[in-house]
Amino acid sequence: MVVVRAGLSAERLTLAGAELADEAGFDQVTLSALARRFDVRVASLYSHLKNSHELKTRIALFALEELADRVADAVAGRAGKDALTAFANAYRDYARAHPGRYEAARYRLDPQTAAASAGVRHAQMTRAILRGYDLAEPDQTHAVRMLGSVFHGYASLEAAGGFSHTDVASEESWAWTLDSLDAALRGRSAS
Amino acid sequence: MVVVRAGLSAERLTLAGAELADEAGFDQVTLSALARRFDVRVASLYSHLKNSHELKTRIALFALEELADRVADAVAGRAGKDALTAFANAYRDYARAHPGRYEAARYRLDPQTAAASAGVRHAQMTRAILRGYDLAEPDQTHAVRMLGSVFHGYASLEAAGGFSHTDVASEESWAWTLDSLDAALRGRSAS
DNA sequence: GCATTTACCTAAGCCCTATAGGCAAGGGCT
DNA sequence: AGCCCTTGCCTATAGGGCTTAGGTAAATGC
Repeated sequence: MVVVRAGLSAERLTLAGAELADEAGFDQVTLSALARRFDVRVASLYSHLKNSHELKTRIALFALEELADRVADAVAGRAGKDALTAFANAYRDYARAHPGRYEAARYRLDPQTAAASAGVRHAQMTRAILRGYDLAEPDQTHAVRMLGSVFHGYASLEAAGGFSHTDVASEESWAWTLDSLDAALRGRSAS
Repeated sequence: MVVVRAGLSAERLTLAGAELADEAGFDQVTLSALARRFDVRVASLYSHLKNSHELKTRIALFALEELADRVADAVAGRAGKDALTAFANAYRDYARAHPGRYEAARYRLDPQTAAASAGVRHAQMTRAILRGYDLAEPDQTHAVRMLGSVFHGYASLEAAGGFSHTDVASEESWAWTLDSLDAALRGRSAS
């Protein structure tokens, strides 16, 4: 009887979980589904993961990291509205290309895990694109929160199909929204 | 043996489900939990609900209705920035007072159900507060989407605890955000 | 007062999570 | 090479949630 080991690891399971999330939704990411995908018994996964919560947490951290990388790449060498647009588009594009991972990135992490995650890079990068608008504290924090709300809210509502009922293209609303944000931030500028 | 009927109905189950959602989170709303709450066997609930999906849908519709009522009440007799603020505050206040119901309101509905839900009132009311800003189409649609994104995004991130790491009060960021939106919309005004 | 409806029940099956304990393949050591 | 022992994957088991089938007794209608 030739028994080949499946070669599992927390990393491979995390990646497969991320793919499964994009295909079927983050709520469909279960240890059972993953075990089926690797043609392995469910109990075997517990050698690599403490429980299903750890799997979800790992996928969330992976997604946050991946998204932060893309945003960093997009923003590099840009400033002002150019940076704002690049950031926003990278964010929205990721949410559309990887809906399951994006959903995973919103998975509730405990404070310690969150503090050690790429979530802090997101906040830093948001602050970075605001440099072009010359905002003093606490305005800068307010702006970070407003931008985060718009980006997340838009991606979230768009993913939920909320913008498909009207025949106005979501693309145009997005550009219009970014223009408005830019104008609003310029209006807040200290200078 | 005195057997008293529990007096269940889809409505009572929906309300109890909404309360349970606020107490423990929408994902904790299960038929099992509800059956325990009414001291009844799980199978008994199937006389009143087709399945667990129907329960969640009913809670979602209930929350949408309730939220629409509050918003309608808040914006009545107001216009311009006054209306915008009243709308936004009613929205955010509901999300904070009833986190589980708010989460339920984002439950994915099939197109027909969504079309018959209070979700359309939300869109109408959003358009109504924009009357004070004199926007022509398609700007009006763009603005509806932007406002929806900000309101939902802010409530969502705030509920997830995203604004509790900095010592700047969320209250102030909210006011700042509304001011910025008002300014942006005034800047878009056709006149 | 009887028939029908219906509110709630037991029983059973399926899926997902989780733990305990077993076996054999592979890597490290002599 | 041969041995040990780590460990990757297994079976078995248990508990909880969802759902359906089919039964019984309370409530309702005539």
